[in-house]
Amino acid sequence: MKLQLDNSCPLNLDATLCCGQIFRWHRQDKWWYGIFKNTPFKMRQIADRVEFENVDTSFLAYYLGLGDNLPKIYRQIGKEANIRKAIKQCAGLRIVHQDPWECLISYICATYKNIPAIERMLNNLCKSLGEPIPFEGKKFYTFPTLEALARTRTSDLKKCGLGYRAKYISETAKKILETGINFDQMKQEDYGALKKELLLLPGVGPKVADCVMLFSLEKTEAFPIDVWVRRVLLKYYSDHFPVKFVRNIISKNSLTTAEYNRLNSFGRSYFGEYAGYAQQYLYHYERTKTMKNA
DNA sequence: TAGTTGCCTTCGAG
DNA sequence: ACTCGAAGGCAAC
Repeated sequence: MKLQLDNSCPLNLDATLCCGQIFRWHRQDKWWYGIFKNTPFKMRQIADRVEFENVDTSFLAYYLGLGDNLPKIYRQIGKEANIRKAIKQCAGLRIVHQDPWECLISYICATYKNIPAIERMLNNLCKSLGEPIPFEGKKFYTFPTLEALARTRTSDLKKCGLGYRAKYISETAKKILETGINFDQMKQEDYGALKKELLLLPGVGPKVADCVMLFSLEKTEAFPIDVWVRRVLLKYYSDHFPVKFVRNIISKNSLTTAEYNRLNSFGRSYFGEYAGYAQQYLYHYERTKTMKNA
């Protein structure tokens, strides 16, 4: 099937799937292969056209976030030269609508790891506890269910290379099984209430909560502060903070909750309701500038 | 060569 | 409220 794009709806599929927001897509013979819940599918972009198989058009448009009006978002977040440069460099980068359960567990795993390591962990997890589903002669693995992760022993989770994260995964799964969190309902809640709720889960701090909200619960104003975004903010936006504050957090390698919240509040108020897009563009921009793999 | 640093942080003790 | 250290393991330097 095909989907035609135009100037009012730009897309850069490669940047979208490579930028580190989502971990289980891989490219083969110019196609991207991945899975959403129980449905494996593939897609590729040729100029202004997206070709895809095994899902329908409305799902694909939703999944890729094509409903977000990028030209309008660029006008809103393009407040100064640095962010405009970032936008120019990876124009068409979209924020994907991930499956919330997979996204939550993925970002609990992502703490204190680099992207290749995160991908390794998640693939191990899916291979040992997910369900194989054939597609084009290859096996695709579903993400392990809530029940599967809740009943698996921590020691077995550790075999997937999760390290200390294994305990958080198993406790979070058990907690959700008991309390019955409903992700669709969560999408209706406002940013503050939702964040508070997510922070109750083991292994979920402010950064993980912001990622889950941005990448799977449709909170475009969420503004996750990781090491790269912290660097960007101190580099290009230090004028917006007291000198003492900047000097203090430059000299150390972790943030207190108060410091996190300060950077986070700045991002949200400065960039507005689509601050999450600004975050993703700045993140990608800064990473690709200093690294060769991306 | 072997050691160090860094990685999309969180948690708990003091 | 803040500081500090621990918690896999791997790859880059």
